[in-house]
Amino acid sequence: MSQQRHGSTPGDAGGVPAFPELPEATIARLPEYLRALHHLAETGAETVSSEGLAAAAGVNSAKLRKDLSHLGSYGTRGVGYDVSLLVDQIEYILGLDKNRAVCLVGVGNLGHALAGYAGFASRGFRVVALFDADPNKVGERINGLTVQHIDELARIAAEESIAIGVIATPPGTAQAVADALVAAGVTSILNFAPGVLAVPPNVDVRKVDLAIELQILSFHEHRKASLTALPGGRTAKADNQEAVGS
Amino acid sequence: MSQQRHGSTPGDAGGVPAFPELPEATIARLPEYLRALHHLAETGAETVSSEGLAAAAGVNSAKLRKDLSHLGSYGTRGVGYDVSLLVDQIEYILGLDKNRAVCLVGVGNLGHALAGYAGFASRGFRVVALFDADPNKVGERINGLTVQHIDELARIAAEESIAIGVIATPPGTAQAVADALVAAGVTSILNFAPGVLAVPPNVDVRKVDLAIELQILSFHEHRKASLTALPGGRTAKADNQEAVGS
DNA sequence: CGCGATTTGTGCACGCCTTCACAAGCGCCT
DNA sequence: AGGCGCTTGTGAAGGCGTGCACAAATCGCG
Repeated sequence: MSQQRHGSTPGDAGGVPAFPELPEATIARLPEYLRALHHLAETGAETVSSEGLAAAAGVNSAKLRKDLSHLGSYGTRGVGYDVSLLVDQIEYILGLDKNRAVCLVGVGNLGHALAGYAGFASRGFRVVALFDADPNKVGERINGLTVQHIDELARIAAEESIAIGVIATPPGTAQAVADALVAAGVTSILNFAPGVLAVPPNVDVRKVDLAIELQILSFHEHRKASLTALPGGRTAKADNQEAVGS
Repeated sequence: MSQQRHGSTPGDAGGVPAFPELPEATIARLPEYLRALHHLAETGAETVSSEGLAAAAGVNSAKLRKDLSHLGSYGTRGVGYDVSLLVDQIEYILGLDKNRAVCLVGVGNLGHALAGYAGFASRGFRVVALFDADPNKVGERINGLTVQHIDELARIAAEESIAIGVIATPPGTAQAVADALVAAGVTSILNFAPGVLAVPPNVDVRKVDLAIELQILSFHEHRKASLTALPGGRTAKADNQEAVGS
């Protein structure tokens, strides 16, 4: 297989035409592995075993090995994985070596926080533009950026080559914003507004609904409560415990 | 997703079907159905077909029917589902009829936004306490609540019967906060801090990592870019659904 | 009252993902 | 050099979830 050298030149289409076909479940875990690897690198570790990395990422070691095997053979039997090499590989696969430009639409309560979220910049994303439809908010400066009117979206998205958009508006306007983003050439959308977005098939959408997460937890609370209320109900103390050390 | 596992096959041979055993995938979709149902109820619909509700929730109709069948038979053949009855059923299953108390730890950039997020209150959750370790933040009023010091957590959690905690602190302190929440009797945690939390097996954890979502989108951008650079590009599986026409 | 139109509930097959278990490969020590 | 212990990479099995296709059930209408 062809592998990429790490270094200043990111692997652009020069030598790697084939894109590995990764299972969706694997892709969703790669960022977690990457975070764990960065943490390991900071502690000075040069290599890590699948067992160690799996514990740091909170997954099964067999799963981790299978995930990584899809990227190619980057480990050494009897030794483990080279931390910095693996970091470069995963970052290349995820396309994080491009320092991608992101725009954010909706500078309300949540959008304000997202605009200043340090976790984005520290992981390869630059928020380059903020938009809102409210004239009272246009002109406001947040974290070094000036809020612009949504009508400017198409022009600025083209200028800055923005491919990823974040929607943090009220649910009623989310679909209209999505349409505008698509029209402006955005091909990936992260949506924080409740509801289903209709987009062309070439556009990827990921949804984060904060209330849904709480509702799922609420279900488990309900379930746990009904278990302890059972007649002769044991409090399920016989479960095996495996807590990862940190 | 989450690092929690749930009952494989509990041997409660007593046959008390007080609580149906739902597949995890179904549980994750129930909140979406609920939101769609509320929307339908507002428009005055009394019944809805599986096809209609599935479209509004962005899923396959067969999947929706199978999901709902796990709750019991609440539809009428030839007619559809009674909207308000189904709302009540799902809210009961999710435990949303309890108006659950939630506390939030970490009133930084993100925590600030979460404390004022209207989507929580409108869906059955009351944020009843805010905590932070920074003395400069203690005493600040946000959305009618006063930020309290984290040392007060155990006392207040007991007073208010808080079972759900939200962590919005920097990653370095997340584990310590989780430990404190568990010690205070919290049994469900929604974690916005990157990293893996170690908790006892009876505590449920769900993680939301905003940067991970962007990284997954970044991967798809990378994939799409490498496909268009190739002849005969195949459109890989893209999950898009037509939404409700309104 | 009976029939057809409509829609639910579900058996079944298929595919994806997870997990186990182990052979193959690598380094180190003697 | 040779053996030994450790770790990766992977074949195989099992479980879970999805989607199809259809029988069963209900309503409306003639």
